[in-house]
Amino acid sequence: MDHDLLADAARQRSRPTILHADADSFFAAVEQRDKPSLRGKPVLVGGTGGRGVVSTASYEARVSGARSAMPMSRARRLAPAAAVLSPRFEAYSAYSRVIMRELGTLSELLEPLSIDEAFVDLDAGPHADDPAAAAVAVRARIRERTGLAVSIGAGRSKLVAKIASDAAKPDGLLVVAPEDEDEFLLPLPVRAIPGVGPATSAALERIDVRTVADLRRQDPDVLAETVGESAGVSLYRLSRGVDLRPVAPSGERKSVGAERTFAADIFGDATIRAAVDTVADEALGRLETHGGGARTVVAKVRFADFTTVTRSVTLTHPSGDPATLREAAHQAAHAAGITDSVRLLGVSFHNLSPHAQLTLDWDGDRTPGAAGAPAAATPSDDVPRFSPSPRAAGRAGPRLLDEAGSRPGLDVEHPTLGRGWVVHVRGREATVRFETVDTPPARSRVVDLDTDPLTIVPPLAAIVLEEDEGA
DNA sequence: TCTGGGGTCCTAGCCCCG
DNA sequence: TCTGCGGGGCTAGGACCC
Repeated sequence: MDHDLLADAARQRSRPTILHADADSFFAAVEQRDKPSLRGKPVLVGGTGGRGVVSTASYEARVSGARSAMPMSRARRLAPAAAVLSPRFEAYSAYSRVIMRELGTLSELLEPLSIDEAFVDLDAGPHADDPAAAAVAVRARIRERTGLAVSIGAGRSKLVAKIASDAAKPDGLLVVAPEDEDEFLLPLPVRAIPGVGPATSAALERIDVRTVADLRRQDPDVLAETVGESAGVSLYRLSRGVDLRPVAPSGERKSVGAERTFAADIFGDATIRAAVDTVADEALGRLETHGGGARTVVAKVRFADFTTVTRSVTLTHPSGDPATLREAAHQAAHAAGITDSVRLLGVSFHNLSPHAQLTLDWDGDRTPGAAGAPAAATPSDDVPRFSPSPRAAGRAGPRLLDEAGSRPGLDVEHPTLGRGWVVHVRGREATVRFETVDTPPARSRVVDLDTDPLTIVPPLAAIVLEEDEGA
């Protein structure tokens, strides 16, 4: 291993030409951008039901101790003044596309990691001589086009670039030169290494490893014993800054699925069967968007005591037939042996295949532009190029706001008051702020839905940003 | 204080096959 | 025919990420 390590260390690049770009508190920042009255205010984005958790807290909310992955109920107590919003993925996707496109101008080697972060390999573009200048310029362009802050880290490896972008937050840039790597890495807690989570850091703590410097002093065999062969080898190398992982455009998706945590635990055969159908249909919708079939169907069941069981069914050949896959989901759920109250049900499809035995035949509710989509009633250039959730859009024309269909933060439109967003709906009374990205902050206003119906509309960003793109 | 939802990757056990 | 062994597929669970 030492030989390989030395050989690989010698092959490391000599300049910090890998960038890692990461938007700062992305979901919350988009909400503050699109909703002027929330700028400078604490914002929590996430599940707004009783069992929701925080996806993103704005920096103003973090001051109170609110954090990602925290139960929303707790975050609300910590930050009682915070605006609590449901995620608007269509808007985030639109912003994300602009960010990715700007990053893509630096180099053709772009590897998106998630909706708001990506690696860029400057060695494959014209900016390898001056990574800092390229990063400064692209941050400015993204800020100009989206109003969002993107922090960037640069290093000669993915490891260093990623950790540097964390260190650069908020709204910063940090370039770590190869000769400064040890000084940068060694004092960090092991938890700073991507892939080291609570379980791994607890295991390392048991052998007195707390920092990257501690890690570097460890024997590789001891590391492998402690955290497993693969992670051990990886940590041994990363602690020395040896990381040759290339920046590579992401490959094919390996699984798709859906899961739902119920507001109250459910029980009883009929109720659970119906719930499996609902979740399976959601997952089937995503599989259809992905375009293809699957051979393995996994059911996931979380019981009231939070224990989780998964069971799978593997078909003899991949199938795209909804009835077959739904039936397999029922078999898998049955195999999980449900005798108790159920908190969560999930259905996911694995061993995906683009060549499903049967093609799906849906009723026109497709992503615009999908191959084989039937001719739409609307001219295609009227269709905004965001991805609607399978059942949310298109089916019956404009949808009117009502209490059941409302979520805090939802975009709505009134014939004379214009565009706004829902604060909340009680019965037939909606509280709305009529403001958009380029209006002044608006006071909230109560609207009687019986006399003044409101239409649910796609996020403005999903339309405006796409037009800017020349799409 | 009571724990989401979308994923990826790794490991370990079991079984089958050559 | 029995035994050992390694590889590969399958399955379940766990850790991790945003």
